[in-house]
Amino acid sequence: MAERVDAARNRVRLLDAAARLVRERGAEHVTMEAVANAAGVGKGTVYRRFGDRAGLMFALLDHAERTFQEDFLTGPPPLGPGAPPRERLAAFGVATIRHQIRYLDLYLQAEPKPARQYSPHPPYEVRTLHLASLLRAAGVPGDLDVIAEVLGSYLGTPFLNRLHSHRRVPAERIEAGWRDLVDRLVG
Amino acid sequence: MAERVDAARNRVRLLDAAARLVRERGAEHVTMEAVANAAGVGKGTVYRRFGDRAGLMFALLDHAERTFQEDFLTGPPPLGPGAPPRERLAAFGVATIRHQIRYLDLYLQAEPKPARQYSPHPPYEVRTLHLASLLRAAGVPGDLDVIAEVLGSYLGTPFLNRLHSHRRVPAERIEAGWRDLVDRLVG
DNA sequence: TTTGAAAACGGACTGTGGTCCGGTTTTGTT
DNA sequence: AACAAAACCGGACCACAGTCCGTTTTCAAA
Repeated sequence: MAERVDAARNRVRLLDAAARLVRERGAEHVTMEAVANAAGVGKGTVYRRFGDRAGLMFALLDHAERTFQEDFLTGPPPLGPGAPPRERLAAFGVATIRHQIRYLDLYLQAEPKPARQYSPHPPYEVRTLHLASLLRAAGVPGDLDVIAEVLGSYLGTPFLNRLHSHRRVPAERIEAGWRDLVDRLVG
Repeated sequence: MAERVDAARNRVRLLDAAARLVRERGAEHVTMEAVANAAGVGKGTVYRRFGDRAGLMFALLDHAERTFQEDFLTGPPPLGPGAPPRERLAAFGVATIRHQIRYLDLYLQAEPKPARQYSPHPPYEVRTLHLASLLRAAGVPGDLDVIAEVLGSYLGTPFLNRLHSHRRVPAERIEAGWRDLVDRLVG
C-alpha cells in the first residue's frame, strides 16, 4: 500500500526541519524534540518515521549516499565499471574518503550505538561487498572477506574520524595512505 | 596530595559493586545509579571518581590492561623485547585480538562517545605507538604513522566487534587475517 | 456518501546519563 | 585541641532518547 498523504507530508516536513537545524546548529546539537517542534509535529511521529536518532541522521544522508553508490556501481570509469579493478579500487577509496570527510559529522551521528547488536548500517555493507568484488576481480589471493573488511574499515567512520579529526591528518595524506595500502595488499 | 581516606574507601566500594553487577547482568545492563546504590554511595560520587560511564567501565579493565601492557612492553619474547620485530608484530596482534575479544563487552562500554571530541582512549594510543615502533624497528618503508593506524584499527574495538560479533568470524580466522596483513604490509 | 478499520498522530511518560551545589568530613596548621 | 581550607559527599535536578496509548486522519469498500 502507498504511503498515506499525512505521513508523506510529515516526512518531508521533518526532513526539511532536520536539515535546517543541522545546518544551523551542527548535527550533534540537534535534539529529536527540536526537530519535531520545528516540523510542527509530535515526537512520536519522528520516531515512527525514522526509528531512532541514527535513522533520522542517516535519512539526511540518503540522497548523497545514493548518488555516490550509483557513481561507483554504474557510473563512468575509473570509479564505475570499465577500468581495471586495481584502478577502481584506488579511485573508490579516494572518492569514499572525500565523501566521508565531507559528511563526517552526519555519519558520526548516524552511527548506530554499539549496544544495539546487529548494526547493519547499509552503506557500509554495500561498500564492503563492492570491495570484495573488486578484490576478486583483481585476482587477489587470500581471505578476501577479511581483506575487504580491512579496506572497508579504512574507509569507515571510526577510522576516518580518528585520523582526520583527532590526529589531524590531512585528507591528502589519508588518500595517499589508501593508495599505499591497496598497493601492498593487491600488488 | 594523597587521596583522602573516604575517597579511597568509596572508590574500592564502587569498583567492587560495579564488577559484581557487570558479572551478574552484563556490562550493558548496568546503570550508573545501580552501581551507586550497590556501593551505598551517591550518584555524584561515581561521576566525580570516574568522570563518566565509559570511565567507570575502563577502570574495571584497568588491571587486565596494565598486565597486558607489561607483557608486550617488558615481558618475555616473542611478545616482549628480544624477538625480531616481525615476530613481535605477529605475536602482539594475536595477543591483542584474544585480549580484546575476551573483554569485548567491557571495551564496547568503555568506548568514549564520538560526540565527545578528543577521545584519547589511552590503551589505543599506547598500542598504536608500540606498533609504529615495531614497524620502524622492522625497517618498513612508507608512512609509518598511517600504517600503524591501519594495524591498530584491526585490533580496535569497532573492527573486532564487527568481525567477531556481527559477522561471526571465528577468532582463529581473525588471527590468521592479522598474520596475513602483517605479511603483506611488512614483508 | 457513508463507514469502519488500519494507519498515523502527538504529547505525556519513563529511563538513564550527567550536572549542581549546600552540607559534611578530612587534613594540615597553629 | 581548635580552626579553616580543601576535598568530598549525596541526592535533587536537568536534558534528552525513546516508548506508550488514547485520539484523529485517511482511504477504500460498500
